[in-house]
Amino acid sequence: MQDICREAEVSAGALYVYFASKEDLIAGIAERDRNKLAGEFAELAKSPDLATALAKLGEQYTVDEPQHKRLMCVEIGIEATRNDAVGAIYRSVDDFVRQSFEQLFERALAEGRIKPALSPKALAEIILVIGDGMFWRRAVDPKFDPKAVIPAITAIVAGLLDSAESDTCTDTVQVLPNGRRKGARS
Amino acid sequence: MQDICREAEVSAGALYVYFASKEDLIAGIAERDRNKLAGEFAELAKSPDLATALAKLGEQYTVDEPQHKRLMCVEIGIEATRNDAVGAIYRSVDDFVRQSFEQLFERALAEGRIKPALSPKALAEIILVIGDGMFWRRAVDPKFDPKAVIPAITAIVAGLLDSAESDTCTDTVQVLPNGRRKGARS
DNA sequence: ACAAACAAAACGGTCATTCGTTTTTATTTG
DNA sequence: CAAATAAAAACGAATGACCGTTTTGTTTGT
Repeated sequence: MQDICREAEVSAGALYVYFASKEDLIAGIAERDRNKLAGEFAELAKSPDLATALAKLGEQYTVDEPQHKRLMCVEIGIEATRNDAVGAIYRSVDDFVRQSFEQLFERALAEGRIKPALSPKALAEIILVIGDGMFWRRAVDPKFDPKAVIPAITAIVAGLLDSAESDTCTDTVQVLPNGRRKGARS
Repeated sequence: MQDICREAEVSAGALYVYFASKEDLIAGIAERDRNKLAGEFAELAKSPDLATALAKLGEQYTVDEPQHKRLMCVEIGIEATRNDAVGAIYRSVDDFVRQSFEQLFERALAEGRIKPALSPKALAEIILVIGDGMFWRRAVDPKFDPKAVIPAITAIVAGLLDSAESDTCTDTVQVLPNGRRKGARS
């Protein structure tokens, strides 16, 4: 809160004119971020090459975004494990992102723009894992160089979205909507 | 510290007989974990199928490990961004894991047990990203089901280690030791 | 009886929050 | 148009809770 007061150039008392509590302020941040994300997902849906657009968005969050924003996200994530009010807020943003990814992949699949081996739901979950992994490492490891791994990550994601595999390379696992596993290493 | 005192069934004063400070206690935890990890990497080096062994280890940390250990790891990671002493400890474990992965992949490559498209260094970095991503989501999202994504993650990692690609599927990026990017989408 | 181990209260610091006061802004009145 | 009033915004010291740590006094094993 002190940092925020300093950054906003207001006193502690003035801050509480606009936000009833820390949780309320976090809720405000979450709402702002949700709106920003909604716009970004809308852009993503319109982009011709989904894999490339995803890569660009990933780069934006791991390279361009200032470090203090990343740290705050991670910090709120931790607070979410202790404070139920923050937990509800954090999960609402998380669910929003998950759903947005899922819908994005569902539509892309319906339009034949991607040929994934996984279901949209599973795809979204994997993207969240990889995205959060990049986010966490970037936040915590000062030596981490996102640009060095982004090409490889991009290739992985592109592979997930477009699994045009020949019969020499069928080492793939398909996760069906029911969560079961289908086939591996032929 | 209170939680640790309660768990260890000692008073605050008694704890400080054995550890000079919180940082010293964290250093102790780090040392214990480093030793455990060293043993696990030794096992990994001996295992016949590296990809499967990696998957098993990943499952161990995301499924079997109790939640409070995961939360403590993440919490220490955050503390590392504020407290320089904790930062040094955290980074020492991090570097140890990175180096261990790198050496593991270097040897496996030399022995012809893996055919990766990436350098051992890049491979290690990617594994860290994915591993931390799984770790973070598991720690923070109570609805996260690691077993649902492990098959897909395993397939990705297996693909990274053994990139037996035909010429119909060369959408791969090779990250060379100098960090530059070589080739994409032929 | 002596040293190590321990418990429990107390200390200093930080954090989110509150509260009495002052300053700024807007509206009304003479 | 200026003075008076009302309302909102802002300040900053005070508050209580919490956390890591220290201190003080007691127990325990040798």
